[in-house]
Amino acid sequence: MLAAVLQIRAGTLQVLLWQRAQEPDSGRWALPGGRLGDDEDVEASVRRQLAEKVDVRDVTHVEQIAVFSAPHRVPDVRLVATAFLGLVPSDADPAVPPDTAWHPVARLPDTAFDHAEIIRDARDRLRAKLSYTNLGFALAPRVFTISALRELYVAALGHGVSATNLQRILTRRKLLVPTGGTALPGPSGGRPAAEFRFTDRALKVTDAFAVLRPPPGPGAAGCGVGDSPGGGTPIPVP
Amino acid sequence: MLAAVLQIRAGTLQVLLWQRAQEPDSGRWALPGGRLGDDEDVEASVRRQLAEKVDVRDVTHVEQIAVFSAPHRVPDVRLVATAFLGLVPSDADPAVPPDTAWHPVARLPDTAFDHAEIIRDARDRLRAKLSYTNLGFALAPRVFTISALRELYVAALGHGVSATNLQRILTRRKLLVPTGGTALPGPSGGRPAAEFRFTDRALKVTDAFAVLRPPPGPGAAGCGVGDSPGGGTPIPVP
DNA sequence: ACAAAAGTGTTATTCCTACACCCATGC
DNA sequence: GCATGGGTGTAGGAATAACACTTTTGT
Repeated sequence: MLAAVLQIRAGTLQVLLWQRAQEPDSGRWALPGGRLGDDEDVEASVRRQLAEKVDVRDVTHVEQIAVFSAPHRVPDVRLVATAFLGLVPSDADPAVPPDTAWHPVARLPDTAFDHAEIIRDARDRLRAKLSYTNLGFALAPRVFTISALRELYVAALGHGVSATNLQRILTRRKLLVPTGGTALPGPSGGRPAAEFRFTDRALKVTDAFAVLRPPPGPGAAGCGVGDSPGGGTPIPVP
Repeated sequence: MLAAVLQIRAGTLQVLLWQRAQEPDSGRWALPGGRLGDDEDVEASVRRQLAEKVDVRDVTHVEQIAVFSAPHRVPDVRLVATAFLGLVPSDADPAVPPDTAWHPVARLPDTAFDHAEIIRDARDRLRAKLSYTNLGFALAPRVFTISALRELYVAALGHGVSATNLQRILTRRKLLVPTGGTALPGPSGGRPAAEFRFTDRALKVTDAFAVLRPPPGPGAAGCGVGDSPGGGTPIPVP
């Protein structure tokens, strides 16, 4: 069980790594992880391990990436790892043990085993979900300005984002609400920015399938669990 | 390791299940599966197990769904399962062992353990990926007509799909090419349908992030591996 | 000729990006 | 007043759903 904990620090997407002191791959940087306990599922286990070993309690989101199982991904022993993506809001600065440190995802140090691949997959998952879910809540502080949020998106996505359109998209989807407060302007002046927060702080898919979408039912458009067992008329007008 | 093998049979999305003969959950229907071997990764293992136990060799696509790890998901023993989605084209009719059978996903029999949840997750994954990838290739025969393909999409998605627009979307994305041949008309006449095939038979994402897309670079628009380490100018114009 | 099935053309809508224009504050 | 950063309004474009219409076959 391995966790790629990502956070935007100093405008850069970084990952928490741990420097191995023993062979194999001594000296290289590895993802934190541990073994599954008897009375927990894998998600709970990851959260527990992060809280215990790394003192990261403000993990706002945890999700499975994939199982990594190449036969010799770790020398000598057979180890199958379930990899996770964990996110920490940008205003948290958790105390980490002395042998751990944050590293920019774009400029990884020498990493152990297949951990670089895991980190890339975690980053890609984050980038994809920023686009069609409200996952931004997991990167941002509880309260923030649009330009601060824009910087987080830029750092996570690796490309420019327009503050104008970011606000409109998130507002249209009702993910963002103004708190009413405003932030103080910088030393060089400028209009004070309005403060916002995310309406939810749990993952919500906002933009499922952009294409081949179901025809708009008159009332509800939900995709229930069991539907359309009949094979005759394919159109599911209720 | 469990595999939810899905196929469109008789215009309905069905899953291959195996009736348990022993406790626990004797008599209930379960997903086929097995243990990971020493010299294979999990994907290879699933393909091997399907080929060995169930004689399903024409599995056109295999992908991880998730790890299911609730502590008591299987009574008495601690079992962590990595669940997979497998797809079989609609024209295949593999010989399956006597204690296995296909069941409609929308009308499952009594299922063992948490397998119903796994099947739902697999179905949802299929539905999502039909929308933004070329995954249709895994459900369809090598050569098919648009209306046949439409029926597959309708069965998999559970809602009506317009043959007109389906063809246009897949053609615009260059996923579909005409073979030049035509199918024979039905007994009641009608214009003979042109035959098509998918250009690729490997998964390809065609419609990544519909929103917050990167600005159109002049030449290449690819998202490389490492990029934009600098924090100053966020826009990645090379 | 007529019905049935397949395929094409066209329109309307929706959603996003880009750009220009107003607002509020510090110096 | 002017520079600086924040926010709104509006126009343009891309992609898709919906629908009307033409084409090709069998009876």
